[in-house]
Amino acid sequence: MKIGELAARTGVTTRLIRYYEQQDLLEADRAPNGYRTYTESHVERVSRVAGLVQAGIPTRLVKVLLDAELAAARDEPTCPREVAEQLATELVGVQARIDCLTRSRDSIRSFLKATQNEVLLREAAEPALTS
Amino acid sequence: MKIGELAARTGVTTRLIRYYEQQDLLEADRAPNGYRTYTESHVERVSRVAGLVQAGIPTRLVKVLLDAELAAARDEPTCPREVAEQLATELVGVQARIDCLTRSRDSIRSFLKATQNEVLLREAAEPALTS
DNA sequence: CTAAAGTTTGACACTGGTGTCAATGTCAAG
DNA sequence: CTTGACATTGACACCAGTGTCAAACTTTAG
Repeated sequence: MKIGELAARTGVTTRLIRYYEQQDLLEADRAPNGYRTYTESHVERVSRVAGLVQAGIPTRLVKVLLDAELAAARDEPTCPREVAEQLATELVGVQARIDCLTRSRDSIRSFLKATQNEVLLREAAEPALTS
Repeated sequence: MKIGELAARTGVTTRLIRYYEQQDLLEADRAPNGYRTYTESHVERVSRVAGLVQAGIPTRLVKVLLDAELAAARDEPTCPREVAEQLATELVGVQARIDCLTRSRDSIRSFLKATQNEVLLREAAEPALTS
């Protein structure tokens, strides 16, 4: 698929898709015309990247993070010892963000509940696994 | 306490504390000399603000969010119907961020585990409540 | 009293994430 | 062939969050 379709399916603007590629967060094949071409797997990838960036993770880290993820999936025992430490560090940062957001989420919920606006809570179901 | 101490205790620079105040996220009394003075409760508040901002919530929303929280605490039945909807909307955004971060956190953990770097997981304990 | 440390406001500047526009190229439909 | 939709690259620009520096004042320590 071409960039326009990818954008439509992920809700991420073409501008950002190109930007992410420029930041090395994405790779795209090129058709003979020069057009970028994407596969199904890119849809997931793009959503993921956008989500993380929006959640305050700088692109530089998003890369490290998703790369590690891929490596793990193909269970390469690639553990350059030093990357591991960087990830561990990042882990506590991520956890901090999660905690902070979780508190706020709960606050919002309580508030809505306390003000008889429970109705609005319908649209917010979903996972959010345990620690 | 004065701004310097507050900064030290929260790990947030004085620059940002002033910035947050300017954005109406913080209020500070002034000593006769003009120095800002803070109470214990500000420590919590500042950490909270910084955390949310770092988690990608724009200051404008942080305000709405924390204000609602305060209102709830003093259980004022202030539910301007329209604010409630904004909060509900924001709620799904927050939940999305949480989900995205949670996935990444788990990925990092698995990765570290899969590469014998479990040792580094020590420092990451903590809550993260259920949905 | 003086020097050092902390505070105030205000300005300048940078970075990262995005929007938007321009000029050009490609492709599919009429 | 022409038109219109979509791509490409590159530039300009904006906003939010921060750092940093300057000039002036206050407070604390010696």
